[in-house]
Amino acid sequence: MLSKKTQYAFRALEMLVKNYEQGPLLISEIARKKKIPLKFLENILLELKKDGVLESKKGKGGGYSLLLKPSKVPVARIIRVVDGPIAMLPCVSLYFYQKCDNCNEKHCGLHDIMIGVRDAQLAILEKKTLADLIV
Amino acid sequence: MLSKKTQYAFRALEMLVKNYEQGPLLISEIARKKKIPLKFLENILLELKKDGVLESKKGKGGGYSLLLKPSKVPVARIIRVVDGPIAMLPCVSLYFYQKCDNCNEKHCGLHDIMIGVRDAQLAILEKKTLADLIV
DNA sequence: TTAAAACCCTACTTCTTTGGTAGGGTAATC
DNA sequence: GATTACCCTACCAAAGAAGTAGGGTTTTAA
Repeated sequence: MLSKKTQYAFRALEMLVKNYEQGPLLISEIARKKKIPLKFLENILLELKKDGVLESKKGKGGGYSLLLKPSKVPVARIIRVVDGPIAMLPCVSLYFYQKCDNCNEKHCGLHDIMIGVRDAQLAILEKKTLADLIV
Repeated sequence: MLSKKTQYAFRALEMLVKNYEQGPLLISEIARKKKIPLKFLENILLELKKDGVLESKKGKGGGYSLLLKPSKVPVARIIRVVDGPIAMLPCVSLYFYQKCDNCNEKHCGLHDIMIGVRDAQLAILEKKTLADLIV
């Protein structure tokens, strides 16, 4: 399951997508409208900024805005930044790979199954973008 | 990510599948061979028994064995019993559904995306069975 | 029939992650 | 130069994951 933090991230991004190229939004405004704890949201937006998805402007008239075109940011990217691995096992993760103990990947049925699941997930999550958050 | 507990479950099931219709296996034997903490494994096998996947025999010569034909038990079932929901959001889970706060499912892009992911996952996890654990 | 084998059950502990709070620091702009 | 608004560090509580302890109960085979 995606963490609550990640769900907050998507809710915030939804607002930012709608406001794309129309100036920055205040953290406080997003927090209020989307009912996200202010300081928690601050932290989330900061992470997304460090990853290059968002940009921010300080001072009066500042705030956060989307740096990239919504249709250029896959949903998978957001999940990886905020939540971490997408795969169901460490040994099949592309970005967070870890060898499993006591499991020879060459002869592990579970491994093979989870590779398939991962690819099926990514087929969607890499294709769908922030633009798809708006219906 | 699947919990360690679930990974233990699959490793144990692997042994039980290989021994299908050849008598019961001791918890202690499985624990030793698969390097799973004994008491922890005990708990896992008990859950699988309560779900009807395994059966057990007490007393001397007893142990655990697979109750159902391996090819009749989808991997998804094991995950749900031991780990819980498969879906990435509570509001798209088939077996553990929960409404999300502040999200109108009719007009939620994320919801739609995650429905797609869930279906893609299940297409595999409901088709693959315990028999596929053996390669 | 009885003792040992082997599962059954409850409770507890420890560690990590998640979700959230507090409070001040720093940069930009009016 | 004061105000606005983001930036950063540290901390805290609750929940879940992982594992431990220890005794209870049923079965079966000698």
